[in-house]
Amino acid sequence: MVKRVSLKDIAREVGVSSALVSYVLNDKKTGRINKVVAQKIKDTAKLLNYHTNQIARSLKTNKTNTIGLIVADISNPFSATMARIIEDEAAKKNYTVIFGSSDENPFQSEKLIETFMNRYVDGLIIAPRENTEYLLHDLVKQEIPFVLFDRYFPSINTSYVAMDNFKASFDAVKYLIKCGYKKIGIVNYQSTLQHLNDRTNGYLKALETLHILPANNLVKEVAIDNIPVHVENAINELMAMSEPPDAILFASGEIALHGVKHIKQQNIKVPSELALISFDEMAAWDLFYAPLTYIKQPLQKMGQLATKILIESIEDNSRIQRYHLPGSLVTRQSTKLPL
Amino acid sequence: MVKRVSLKDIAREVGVSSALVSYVLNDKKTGRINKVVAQKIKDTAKLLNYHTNQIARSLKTNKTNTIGLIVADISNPFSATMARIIEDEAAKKNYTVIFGSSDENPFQSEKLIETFMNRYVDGLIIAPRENTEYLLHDLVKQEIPFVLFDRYFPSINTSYVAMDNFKASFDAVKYLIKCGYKKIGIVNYQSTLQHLNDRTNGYLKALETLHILPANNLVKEVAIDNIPVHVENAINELMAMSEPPDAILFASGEIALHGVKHIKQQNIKVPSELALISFDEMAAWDLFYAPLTYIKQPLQKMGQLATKILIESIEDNSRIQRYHLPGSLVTRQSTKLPL
DNA sequence: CTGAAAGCGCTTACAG
DNA sequence: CTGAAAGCGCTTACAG
Repeated sequence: MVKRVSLKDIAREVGVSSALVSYVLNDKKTGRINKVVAQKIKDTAKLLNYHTNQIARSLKTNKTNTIGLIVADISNPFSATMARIIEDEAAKKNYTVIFGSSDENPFQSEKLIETFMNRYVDGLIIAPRENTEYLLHDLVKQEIPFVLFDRYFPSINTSYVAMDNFKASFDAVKYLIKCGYKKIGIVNYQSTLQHLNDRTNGYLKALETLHILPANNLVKEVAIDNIPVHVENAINELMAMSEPPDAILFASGEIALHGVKHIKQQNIKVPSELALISFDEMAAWDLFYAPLTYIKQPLQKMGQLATKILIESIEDNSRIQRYHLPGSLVTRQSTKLPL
Repeated sequence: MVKRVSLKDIAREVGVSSALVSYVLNDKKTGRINKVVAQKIKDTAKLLNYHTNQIARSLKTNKTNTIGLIVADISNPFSATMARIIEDEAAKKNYTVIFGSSDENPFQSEKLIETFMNRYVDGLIIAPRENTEYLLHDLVKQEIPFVLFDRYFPSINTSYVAMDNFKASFDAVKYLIKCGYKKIGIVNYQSTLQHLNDRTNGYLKALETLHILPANNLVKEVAIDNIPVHVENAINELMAMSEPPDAILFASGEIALHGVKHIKQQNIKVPSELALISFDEMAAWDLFYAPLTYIKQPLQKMGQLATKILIESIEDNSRIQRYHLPGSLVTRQSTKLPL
C-alpha cells in the first residue's frame, strides 16, 4: 500500500505545527486562527489529498463512529432491509456499520459482541436471539449504548423499537372474522421470544373479544430446527381435523413461504377453502395465484428510529426509549372481502 | 462507558513490563519466556477480562483486519446472500466486514471507498456499478487490495470472481431449443456492464450455433429508472408482435419478478403459451403456479473464493486471479420437457 | 494567534 | 529471559 499523507506532512509543507493543522481541519478555534494560514492549510490538505486517519483519531478520542449491527441472518430479507435502512440513517450522521449474523449457534451472539467491543464500536443495534438476556445485562452493566429492534426483552432496562405485534395480530384476526371466517388457526414458532408470543396472544385476544371460542388445537408451534417439514406437518394436522380451519394466520414470512408452497401442492383452494394472512412483506406473495394479505411492518420507521435512538444515547447519553409501532394490514386476494 | 483493562494494567498486576505481556498474549517469542511468568500473565489477563484494543493495535501495525464490502444494495437478496457468505468466510480468518450500498447515485461508490479507506480497511470486495472504472484504477494505483465479484471490467488489472454468464445464457437457450421453442426472447437491462452483455451474447450465440435466426426485436433492454413499468412495456411489445415469442429469458431475478407478475395478470399461460427462464434463485419462483426454471449462480463458491483471494492478496500480495464459475440450470415447470 | 508536549494502547527492534 | 524506549497519527489542555 502506498504511504498516506499525515498531518505532519501538511505541517511541514506549510511551516506550522501539526497541532495547528489539526485545529484548522477540524474547524476548532475558528476565528482565533490567522485566516491566511488557515486557508493555506486547507489548500495544502486538498492538494496533497489528505484524509484523516480514523484509527489514530479513534485511539485518541475513544470514538470510532462505528455501529455494530447484529441480526439473526443478514441473508434473510427482513434483516437485509433493516440493514439497508440503518446503513442510510447512520451514514447521514457520519457513522459506518459493521454487521454480524447471530444465527442459532448459542455462542455466536457472544462472539459477535466481543468482536465488536474489541473494535470499540460506539454502540450496538441488536435483534437478539432467544436466551441471550445475560449478554444484554452485561452490556447494560458495562454502560455500552445499545438498542434492540424487532425482538425485545421486557426485563432488560434498555431502549427498543418493535412493531406492536399484539395489535397487528389482533387486527388481522378481527379482519378475518369480519370476512366471515369462524375457525381460524395460527402457525407460529415454538419460542419464548416476547414478540412472537405477542402474535399468538393478539390472536387469542381477538377470538376472545369477539366471542369465538379458541380451539386450542388450532394453535400450532413449529420448532426452528427444520422449518419446511414442521410447517408441512402443522398444516397437515390442521387440515386433517374433523373441523379444519377456514383461515390461517402465519406468524412470519418464512413460515408462510413454506406453508403456501405446501397448500399449493395439496391443491387447497385459497381463499375459498382456506384464507391466508401472513406477517411480513415478501416479493413472493405477488406471484401466488391469490396474492397474500399480509401484515406490513413499518421497517423504515423502525430502522430509522433505532438508529436515531442509538446515536442519541451515544452522543448525549439520553434516556431509555421504547416503541411499539403500528403495523398495517394490506388486504388482497388470499382473503375474501369483508361481509 | 466503563474503563477497559489495558496491557499496562496486567503488567502492573503481575509485576512485569507491558512489552512482555504483549509478547505472551500474542504468542510471540514462545519458548524464550519463563513458563511460570507466562502462565501468570495469561491467568491475570483472563481474570481481569482483558481484550486487545484493536484500534491501538491497528494504529501500530497498520492492519485493521477489516474488509469493506460494496454492493449495489444490501437489501436485495443477491447482495444479502453474498454478504452472509463473505461474513462467514471472513470471520473464519479473523476479519470483520463493514458494508455499504452504492446504489445508482454516481457519487455514492466514491464516497463509500473514501469512507472505507479512512477507516483503513485492509481490502475491498466490490460489485462495481456502471462507469466506475476510474475509481478502480485509482485503487490499483494506490496498491489497495480489492476483488470484484458478480460484475467485472476486463480492462482493469484486478482479480474478480463472476459466474460464466455467457455460458449460462447459452445453455439456457440451448435447453429451450431442445424443448422445442423456436422464437425465444430476452429481457435484459440497458447497460454497458460486461456481465449483463455476456448474458445477451450467450443468448445470441446459442441461436446462431443452432441455426435459429435471432429476430432483433426479440431482444429487449429496460432502463433501470423504473423497472416495473419498463418490464411491462417490454413484455407487451413482445406479445403484440405478429409472431410473438414462445419463450422468454429474463436476465435477472428482479426483471423476472416484475415480468412474471405481469404475465400472470395478462393471463398468459406458462409454459403452454410462453415458457420462462430466469437468472437467479428466488423464493418467489416456488409460489408461481408454474415454478420457474432458473439459472442458479454458485453464490457460495463465488463469495468464498472472492474472500479467499482478497485475504491472500492482503497477506501475501499474491497474483491476480480471475474466475468465471459455471452456473447451473434448474429445470422446472415454467418450461416444457425436452422433446 | 500559535506551538511544544503529553498521551491514547499497542508492537517491536534493540540492548543487555 | 526481560525491559526501556520509540513510535504509529492523531487531539487537546496548557502556556505564552
